[in-house]
Amino acid sequence: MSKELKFNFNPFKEGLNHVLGTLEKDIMEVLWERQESSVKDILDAFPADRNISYSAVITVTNRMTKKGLLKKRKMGKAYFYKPIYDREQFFEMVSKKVVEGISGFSLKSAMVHFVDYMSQMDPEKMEYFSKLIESKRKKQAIQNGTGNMGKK
Amino acid sequence: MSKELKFNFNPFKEGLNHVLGTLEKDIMEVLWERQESSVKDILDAFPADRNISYSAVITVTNRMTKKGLLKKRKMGKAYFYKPIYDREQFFEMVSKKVVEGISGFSLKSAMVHFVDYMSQMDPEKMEYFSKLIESKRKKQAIQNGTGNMGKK
DNA sequence: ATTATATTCTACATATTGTAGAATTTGCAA
DNA sequence: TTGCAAATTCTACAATATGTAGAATATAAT
Repeated sequence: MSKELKFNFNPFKEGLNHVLGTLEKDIMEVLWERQESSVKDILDAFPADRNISYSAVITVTNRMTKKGLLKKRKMGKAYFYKPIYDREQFFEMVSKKVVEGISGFSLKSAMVHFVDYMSQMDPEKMEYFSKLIESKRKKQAIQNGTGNMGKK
Repeated sequence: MSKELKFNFNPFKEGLNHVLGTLEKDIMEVLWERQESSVKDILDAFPADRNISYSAVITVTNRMTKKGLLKKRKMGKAYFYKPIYDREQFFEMVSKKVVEGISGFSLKSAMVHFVDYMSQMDPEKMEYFSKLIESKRKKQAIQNGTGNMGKK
């Protein structure tokens, strides 16, 4: 099967729904919470009023496995699913892919809108951002200065 | 109908295909090139070997209109379609939405990966970016300093 | 009014996501 | 070893997105 990482980013949704469907998200949340779980575990973790069939969950976990979001492993009679990325890593990974994508799409616009966004939503964060850039530039300066011999 | 702006961003595609399907993209390119065009115009603009029906084009232009990407207007016997965003504006708009989306998703990761991307792909661009941030910070300082009296 | 041409309607194909019933497989207990 | 509960697989339908097109209908211009 695929195993290829695959997802879309919907700018008009919120939180994890930028990337995951409703059921996908619910399943992911359970797996992050309880670690490696069977379909039964997942179902048990859902609120009582969440009416969803065993088959529905299994179908979606398998699809998520194909999309490179989960891995599965047989233990005893059932398969146990586990996220390939923990919660932190998942946000990291999505950010990385989307940022790379949008930067390749139009770097300059991305820069402008990043700065705009921060200045409007989180003016203090610009401090952090500046530092991030300065330290990165410093690193590059050093790399150029010492010549980085041996590599290449 | 809708008119609501709507699109997904696929990080694993390239260029306009991050956002548009193949036919959507081809149509968009024609419309940016030739301005307001009828379906016939669009068909004529396609390369001779591009075998596509009148209906196929009309269906897609209408769908794009519903998605808030085109507007249409009747002139004489036919409808003429026109992009709501010209090429520049389109890249701007997509960047804005995606940057806002990914920033809301995880600002810190977005910043880190953005800086990473720039330093790896386009080290000189960091210069420009630094300046962008500095000028924005200056603006904010002024706004805070002068107090911006009069507005709320 | 006729007719060329444009639109609308409908529909099928593939892909994604939500959902679930039926059939089949299988692990483990007795 | 067999039998059953439990899990999986298979299949399928719904909705949405995108590519594609035929048939029926509408309409502008002469």
